[in-house]
Amino acid sequence: MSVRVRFAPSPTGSLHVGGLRTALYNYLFARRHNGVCVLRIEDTDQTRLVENATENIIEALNWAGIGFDESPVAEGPYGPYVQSQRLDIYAEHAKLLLDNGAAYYAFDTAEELDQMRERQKQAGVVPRYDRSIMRNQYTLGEEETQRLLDESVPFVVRLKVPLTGDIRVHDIVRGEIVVQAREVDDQVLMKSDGFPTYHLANVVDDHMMRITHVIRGEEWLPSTPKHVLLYQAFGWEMPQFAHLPLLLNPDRSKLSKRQGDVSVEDYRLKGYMPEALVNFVALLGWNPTSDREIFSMQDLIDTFDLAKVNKAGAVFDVQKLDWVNSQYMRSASPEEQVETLLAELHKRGYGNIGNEYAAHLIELFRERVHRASEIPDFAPYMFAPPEHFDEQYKLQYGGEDLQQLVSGLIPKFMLMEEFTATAVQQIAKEHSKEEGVKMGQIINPLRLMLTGKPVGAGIFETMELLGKEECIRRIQDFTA
RNA sequence: GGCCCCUUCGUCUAGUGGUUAGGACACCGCCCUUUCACGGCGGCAGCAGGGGUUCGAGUCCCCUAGGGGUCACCA
Repeated sequence: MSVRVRFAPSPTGSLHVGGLRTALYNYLFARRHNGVCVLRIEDTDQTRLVENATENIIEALNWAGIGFDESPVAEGPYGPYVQSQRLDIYAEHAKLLLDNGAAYYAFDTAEELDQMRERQKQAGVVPRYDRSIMRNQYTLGEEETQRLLDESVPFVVRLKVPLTGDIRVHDIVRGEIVVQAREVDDQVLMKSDGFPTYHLANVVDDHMMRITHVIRGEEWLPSTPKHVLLYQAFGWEMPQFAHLPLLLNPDRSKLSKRQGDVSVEDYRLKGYMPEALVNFVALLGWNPTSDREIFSMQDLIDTFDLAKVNKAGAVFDVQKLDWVNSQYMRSASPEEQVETLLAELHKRGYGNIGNEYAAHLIELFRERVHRASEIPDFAPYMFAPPEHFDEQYKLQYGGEDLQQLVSGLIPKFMLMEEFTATAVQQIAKEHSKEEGVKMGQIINPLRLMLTGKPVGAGIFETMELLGKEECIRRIQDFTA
């Protein structure tokens, strides 16, 4: 049987980097085994829908280079791929369970459930739906149940979990997991608004969409026994499960907002390259070898192995991400980064920067920054004359010798026709020889006057990019 | 708190009974050098603890500790 996997986000916000990792592993696994990767939108909670969330998630996935064979925007044989469009299917299946005794009607109100839980808490027992005393078809009787249904009294459908026995689940990542049935709650399957809960919809869809491997986050592990029970109640073959370790904050709690950026969109906006984010995130929880850090999507596909996924959570270390991004930045062509730089400049209100100039900037600074978007901070003087001059640097190189240097150099610069890095360097070298001063005594003062900062790219390359007029103007302004 | 999962350098990890416990990021030092970077070389640093099993345990078992997840008509 050919492999079919799915990534099933709910459209409640932007795509989380943890979600990206889950989507990626599904994608890699599918591609590795020449299988099919499905994108399914789980929008069964009408109260949490966020406008455009589905579009944003798909866009983020596209940006990352993760493609789907079947999705809401690429219909396949098992659609629709949006759960809110499959309501009749779930109702039908709930009926099936009701008929074979695996599920039952319950009429309790939210208040009644709260009271039940409160009583259980007081009594020191674990809160769980008590079907022997609450208002459901067992306590009410067939006749009363029918009457309530006829009167359209709101109801839910609950899973009838066995009171005894063990539930076993085999997980590809974790091995055998055993839970006692009495620890499992009578999960609501159909809500009173007629929508299914995740548990029902997920099992029904995975079965109907012929999913062979359920690859999802570890947070789903505790509810997997309910899913197992559902497969059994339907008499369906179970898919294989693989629960992925969580992505963690530096303090090892589940990766969350408030402790940094968590959405793919955040990283895109910060200027990270999609290849770098994917590469970095792929290696959080899985590693093909460990003697290499840089992997293209194809490399990842060729080496991906679910069985080698780690069990423990992985801290999302932004410093490592920065390094990975810097690696990609160096091997990519400057043109690829132009848009990122321009977007950042636009954000800061620097206008009139051309594509060609931007590409040159990237070429000049890419070994000194982690992202193209850092260039404005690293070298603000490339966009406007320096306003601040480093105090220490100024003390060291802005002294008396400077006037003499400038008066000797400026005329030479002015006579230049080709203001290229090599030409400027040539002039500087000649001057160094003639005047008997070290190159450092020329380069550093120039850097001070032109950039105001003691750090930067090669000064001659910087000057070429700045242009002859601008360089002369800055030198004159500084000494004025 | 109940249940479930997890535990190799600060971080990401390699390791599937016999290794001087390897690599990468970060950090530190040296070299290169036109500053800063890049690059090269080197350094710091780890098997949570305790019991077993075994000739031999990072690797297998048990316990403890610690961490995390989850306990909704949310996914």
